Amino acid sequence: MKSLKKAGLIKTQPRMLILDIFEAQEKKHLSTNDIYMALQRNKTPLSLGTIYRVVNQFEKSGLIQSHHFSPDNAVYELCAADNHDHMIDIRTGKIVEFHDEIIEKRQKEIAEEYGLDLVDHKFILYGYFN
Amino acid sequence: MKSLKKAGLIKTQPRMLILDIFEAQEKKHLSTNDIYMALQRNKTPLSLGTIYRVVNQFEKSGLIQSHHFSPDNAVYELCAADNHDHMIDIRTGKIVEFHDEIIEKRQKEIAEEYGLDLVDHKFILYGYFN
DNA sequence: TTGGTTGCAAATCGTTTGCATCCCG
DNA sequence: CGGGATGCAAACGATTTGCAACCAA
Repeated sequence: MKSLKKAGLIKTQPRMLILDIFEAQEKKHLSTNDIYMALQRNKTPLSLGTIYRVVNQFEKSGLIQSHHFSPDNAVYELCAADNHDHMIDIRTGKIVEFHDEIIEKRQKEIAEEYGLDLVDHKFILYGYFN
Repeated sequence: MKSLKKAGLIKTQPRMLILDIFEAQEKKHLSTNDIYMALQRNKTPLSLGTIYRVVNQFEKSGLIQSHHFSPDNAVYELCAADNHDHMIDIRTGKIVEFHDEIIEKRQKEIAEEYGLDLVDHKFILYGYFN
């Protein structure tokens, strides 16, 4: 369970509600609209404005991480200890996470070769799951 | 030199102008606004609406390829024979292309392992160039 | 009390689109 | 001539933001 206090954020009701959504959801990658609708279902609605603000604060605090798998909208997931990459089914939108040491290692070597001080990376595979 | 006819597109003045911009530019990755301004400089202005339409047609025809390196806006580049990946300087926006066989090979293996029929991929390294 | 937080609605900004006009074949 | 292409301005949709009311410490 993540801590708002540890993240340097006042413990408010909206922030707790949103954090709960992330921890309760079977789906790990949520759009602001997913969060909005989940809160509606829970009878604890919040405004979209607040959801956007909270999600941005969470990201700055390192609680969650954003992804732009589609140019249309961002999705967010709780930060995990392992840094994993993603593969996405173009038809269904299904997201599968994976971690690969060969890729991790190789990207560091490439960055080194090119004199790039590596800060972040994005590795996404798109296709169709059998 | 790319061919509009071969791409199944009528050879119109706006489309030729835009294709010329891509082929003349030292910078390979252009936003719609980059194109817009380059056309202004060339005294052959086009409306942004047309630029967006042409760029989308070019992409569907396989003449150019779009990238969303930043969530803010797309950039486009002529399709090259080699499929390369990108590293980006977070500070300057400088883009460097690279091709790596180990990555290419490994991503196919990973897709196979997970039963993903690989269609496309995105591999971007973000950091600071020395 | 008081400064940070929220709701609401308006503003932003990249991108798309409807429509009348124009141009390529 | 006829259908696709273009310019213009309006529409769109995700995200941000100004402001007044509200809540946590």
